[in-house]
Amino acid sequence: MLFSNALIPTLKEIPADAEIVSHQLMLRAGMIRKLATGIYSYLPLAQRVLQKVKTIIREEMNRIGGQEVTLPAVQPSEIWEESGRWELYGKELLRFTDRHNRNFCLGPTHEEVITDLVRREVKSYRELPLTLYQIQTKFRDEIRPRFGIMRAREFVMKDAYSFDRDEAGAEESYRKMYQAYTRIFERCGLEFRAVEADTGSIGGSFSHEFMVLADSGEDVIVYCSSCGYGANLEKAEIKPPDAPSRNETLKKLERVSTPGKKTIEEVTGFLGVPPHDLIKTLIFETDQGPVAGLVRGDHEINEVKLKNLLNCEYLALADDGTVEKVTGSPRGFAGPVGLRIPIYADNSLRGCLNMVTGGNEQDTHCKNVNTPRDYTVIRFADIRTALEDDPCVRCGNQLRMRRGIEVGHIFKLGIKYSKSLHATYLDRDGKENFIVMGCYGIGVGRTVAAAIEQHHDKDGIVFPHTLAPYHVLILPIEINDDDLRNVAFRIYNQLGAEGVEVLLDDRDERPGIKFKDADLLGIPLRITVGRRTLAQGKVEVKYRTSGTVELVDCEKIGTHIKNHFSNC
RNA sequence: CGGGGCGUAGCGCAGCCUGGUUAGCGUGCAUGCCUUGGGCGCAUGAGGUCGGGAGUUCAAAUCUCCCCGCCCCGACCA
Repeated sequence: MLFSNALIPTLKEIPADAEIVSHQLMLRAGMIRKLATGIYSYLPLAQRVLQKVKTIIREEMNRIGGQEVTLPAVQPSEIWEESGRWELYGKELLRFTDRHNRNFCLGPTHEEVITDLVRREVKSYRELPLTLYQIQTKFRDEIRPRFGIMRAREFVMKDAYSFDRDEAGAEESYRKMYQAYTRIFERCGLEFRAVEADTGSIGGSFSHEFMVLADSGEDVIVYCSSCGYGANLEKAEIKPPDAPSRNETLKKLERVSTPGKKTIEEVTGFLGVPPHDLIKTLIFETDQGPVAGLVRGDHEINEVKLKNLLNCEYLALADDGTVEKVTGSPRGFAGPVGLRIPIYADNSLRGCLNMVTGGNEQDTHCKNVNTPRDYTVIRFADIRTALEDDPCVRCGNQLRMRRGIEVGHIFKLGIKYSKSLHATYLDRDGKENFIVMGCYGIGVGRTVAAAIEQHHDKDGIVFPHTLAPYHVLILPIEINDDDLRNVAFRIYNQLGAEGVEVLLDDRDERPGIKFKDADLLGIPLRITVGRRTLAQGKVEVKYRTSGTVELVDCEKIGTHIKNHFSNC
C-alpha cells in the first residue's frame, strides 16, 4: 500500500475528549472516528488490525471444532419473551418496532437466537456436541459509553456457544474453550490473566474472565501472590480467619449519644475508637424482604456475595424510608441490637468483642456490643470485598490486586436457556434431555484497544507483530529524489512479492512528519531510505519495539526481513 | 437518571464576566519560494448558520429562557 493512496488521517494534537491512551492513539493514528456516542467508524488501519484479531480467533475456534455462523443482528421480541429477558434486560436492550408494529431489538448477545436455531435443528444425541460461533456487531445501549471503542455501544464481538449432552461434556467444551482463549490472547501478544468471575445476569454455574493487565482497566482483579488463584473483585473469596481467642472480657452494653455522627469516620473520630472496632450495618431490600448485612468498619460489603449467599433474584441497598421503617432511625444509626430482620455477618466479625454499632435511634450508638449476647446472627459468611493482603481462600497467602480490561468471558450456562426455550435432544434410550450449554465471548475491538493500552510509548503505538496493520513501513527521506524513490519502490515490490505486508510512505512530506507518523502508527519495522546510507549501498532498519537501528545492505534487505519474521 | 463542565474554521483554543469596528490565535488545508534524517522557514489564500430556537436590546458569540449534542463524576449494568 502506498501511503499517498491510503486513508490514514493522522492527528498531531490529542483530541480533547479522549481520556485514555488507547483512545487518543487510535484517533491520532487515524484508526477510528466517532459518529455518535459509543458509535465508531473503523478506518482502513483499524480494519486491518481488527482483521488480524479475527483471523487469530477464527483459527483457534476452528482448531477446537467450532463452526462459524452469522446470526441476525435484528431479533424479534418473541424469543426474548420466551427466555424471560425481554422484561429482565432493561434499557440496555435497544428496542424498536417495524412497519407492522411488531417488536424487535438490536442483538446485545445471541443466546436466544442460537438456542432457537439449535432446538429446531438438533434432535438427537448423535448431533452433539456442537460448537457454533460468529463474529458480529452487537449493540448494547450502555448508560455511559466511554474510552472510545473500549466501552462502546456498538461493538464487534466474537461469541461462541457450545451444546453438549451432559454436564461432563459441557465441562469438556468449557475446558477446550478456556485453552483456545489462552492461545488467542497469547498470540495477540497480551499480558493477561484468567480469573474466576460471577455469572451475573447471564446466569449459569461458573465462569472465567480474561483480563488484560493495564492500569487504565475498569475492573479490579485479585490474585494470589503464591498459588494460581485469581478472581475479579466482586467474586474474590477470602479465607475465613481462625477462631479468635476470647481473652478479653465482655463489657456491659452501653448507649452513647453521637449527635450527627453518621459515617465511620465521624463516629471513630468522635468516640476515639479505631474503625475495625466498629460494625457497619447495612440494610438491603431483597425479594425475600429486608435483610441486614454486617461488616467491620474498615471493610466494604460485597453485594454480589451477599446476593449469592441469600440466593435471591433482587438485592439493593434500602432507601431511607425502608431504613427508617426497619431500624426506627434515620440512615447512619442502624445497628444489629434489637433488629427484627435476618442478620448476616461477615466472617471477620466472628468472635469480635465489645464492638461499636449504631443504636437504631437518631444520634445514638451502642458500645460493647457482643453476639450472641446482644443480637443474633443467622449466618457468618464471606460477604465483604477483598482487600490487598487478605488471605487467599485456597492457600492463605496474601492476595494482590491489579487493574484489568475484560477482553473475554466464558460461561458454563448449564440448561438455563435450553430449559426456557425448550432445547432438547433424544438420548440413546429415546428419552428427552435438555441440551447443556456454554457461551463464550471476546470483545474484538476491546482486544485491540487493550493491546494498545499495553503496547505504546510516548511516541505512539507499538503493535505486537501479530496485530500490526502492516509488517514493514518503508520511508524514503525524499520522494522526489529518483535514487531514493527507486530503491524504496524496489524494496517495496520485492517484499510485497514475498507476502510481506508493506506500507510505503511515498508522500511528499518533510522527513520529520514521516518519522513522527511512523512512530505513531506503530508498525514493527521501519526501513529508512536516505541518501546518507544509500551512498554506502545500505538502508536503515529500525525496530519499533526496541528502538534498535541497524544498517543493512540494499541487496540483502529481502532476506534480512524474511529472517526476522521467521524468528517471530 | 442525579451532579458538574463544554459547544466559536478539520483539530486545539482565546474572546463572553463588563453587549458596540470586518470574530481572533495556533495548527492543519491550498498555492508559490525555500528547505530536506525527527511535526523547518517566508509569503499569499481559502475556510465560520459563534450548536439550534425564542426572548431582552438601537445593537447579542457575549445577557435570559427552552431544546439539542458532547465530556467528566456518580448511580445503574453484561
